[in-house]
Amino acid sequence: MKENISENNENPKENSSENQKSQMRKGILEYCILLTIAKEKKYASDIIRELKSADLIVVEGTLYPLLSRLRQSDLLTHSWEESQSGPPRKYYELTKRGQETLSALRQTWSELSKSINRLLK
Amino acid sequence: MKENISENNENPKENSSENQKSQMRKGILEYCILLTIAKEKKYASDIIRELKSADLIVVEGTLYPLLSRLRQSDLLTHSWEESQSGPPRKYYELTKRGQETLSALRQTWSELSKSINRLLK
DNA sequence: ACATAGTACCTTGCACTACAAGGTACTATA
DNA sequence: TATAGTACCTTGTAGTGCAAGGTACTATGT
Repeated sequence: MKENISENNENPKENSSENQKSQMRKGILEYCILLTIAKEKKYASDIIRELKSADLIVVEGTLYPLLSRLRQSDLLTHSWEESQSGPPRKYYELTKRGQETLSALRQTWSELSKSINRLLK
Repeated sequence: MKENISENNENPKENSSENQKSQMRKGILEYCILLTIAKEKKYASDIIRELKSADLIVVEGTLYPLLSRLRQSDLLTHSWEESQSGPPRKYYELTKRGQETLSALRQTWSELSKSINRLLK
């Protein structure tokens, strides 16, 4: 099952193309994840699927620590639910504070876009 | 002259509002800096001024290491020029590779914006 | 001539983040 | 019983932004 050879990154300095994409996503993932959960409560695989369908790649090793951080910051709550096919799932929902934070992030994103557009002229 | 008391960040965990803005800027700064230099050659204070006028705050401690990284990655070259009022200035210009990278970053930013818009629906 | 303020350069150490690469536990199917 | 699939989580590393320092030069005022 685990057949990822992963022979790339011969030279850590030279992965500029992929690295830049990764760096640009930094800090925006939190916004994206809150966006997806805001629509309806979701568990980890839901989130990964939705982000992937929007061409945003996220892996488990990134998502789980991030969800934990958001929960510790009181932006999310979770509840266990049984699954009909597999182990139980941890569904996340936004708290009041999470909704407020999401509003702030919307504005931050909007301002950031404006700044970039200003620089493009 | 140095009178910044800076008594904030009582609790490192609680600076969420400012921290999120900072995190969102991560990885985008490189794009912004290349954008400003692409117009015409600039030295550090020029860059800070232009970004500030676009509502993007950058400080020296961030900029200088970043410029060094870009130079080591062969995206920038620099040349010294005398100033009529003060010490000499280090002017940066894009290399061929820097222009190519900037094109790639334009596209990355465009894709990222599209992804966010897809999530907003 | 000397001190002060301003400008420009740079470095160090810390906090935070994304990711790769692991691991555990449960369920369904052959 | 074994295998594959799903879901959860942790650890270690590389990269980044920033605060807080420092050095060197120039202009200005006394």
